[in-house]
Amino acid sequence: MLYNALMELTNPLIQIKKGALEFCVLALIARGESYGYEIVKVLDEEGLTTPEGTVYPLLARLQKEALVTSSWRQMGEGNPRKYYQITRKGEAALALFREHWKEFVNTVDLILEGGTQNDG
Amino acid sequence: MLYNALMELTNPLIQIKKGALEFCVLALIARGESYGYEIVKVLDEEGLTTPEGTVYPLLARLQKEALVTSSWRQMGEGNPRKYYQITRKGEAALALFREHWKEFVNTVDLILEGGTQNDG
DNA sequence: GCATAATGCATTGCTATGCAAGGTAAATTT
DNA sequence: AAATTTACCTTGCATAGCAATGCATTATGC
Repeated sequence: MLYNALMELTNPLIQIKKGALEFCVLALIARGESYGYEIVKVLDEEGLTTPEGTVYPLLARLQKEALVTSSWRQMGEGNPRKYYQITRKGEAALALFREHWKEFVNTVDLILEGGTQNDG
Repeated sequence: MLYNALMELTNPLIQIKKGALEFCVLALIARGESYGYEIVKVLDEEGLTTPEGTVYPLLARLQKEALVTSSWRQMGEGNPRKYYQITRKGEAALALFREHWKEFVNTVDLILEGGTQNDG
């Protein structure tokens, strides 16, 4: 059997448990195209401090999964930047994640609270 | 420097990103002592399906970190069970996590919503 | 009586993630 | 000229999740 690859697509919880950060970055790109160095800073401002050594490989992964595209661009005089744009597939994946995220938070909340009489 | 060990204690976000499940299991034990096989089932019922191959090593980790203690016990005629009890340290860690969890969910929610006009 | 499932524990080996550390190059500041 | 900032990236390590597998005991089914 081909667990690894299939499970990734089948069980959203695996994605959630592993890749909350992945979709946070995707969500940032969804706001409008952005580049690695900026994303690192915005994540920090938003309270989700993450080093470059995590973000850059993550961006490469997103692109490999075709959730984003990228294009080098030279803005003014600074260093060239690799801008990332979200794709249709990326938007779909993000939308799906938002739903799974809500469910996941709900589930964890219930477990954390003790869930004695808490229903629905 | 001793990054690994220290960072684990210093930066709660690392724990959260990696170990949401860890604290879910701890929370289940906090409800009342439990054992691996039961925890696997309860996690499934609660919507957080997780295989034994994940749970048993996790329990060993919790004990190694002194967040739980364990004691073998024979209930009736069945197989002996390794019951886990939460410790003071475990309760403290759980309480801390509950706070970090709220913050984390808040942060992720803001990033996911895009912060355009949606204010909770 | 014998096979299958369920209960209950655990480990091995693989894949992937997070990340500190380090490296490159250009522009800006001091 | 040196240091900082902007901007990219890779290497190597520790660890998490988990399928697969194994062991032992107790039902359940035939």
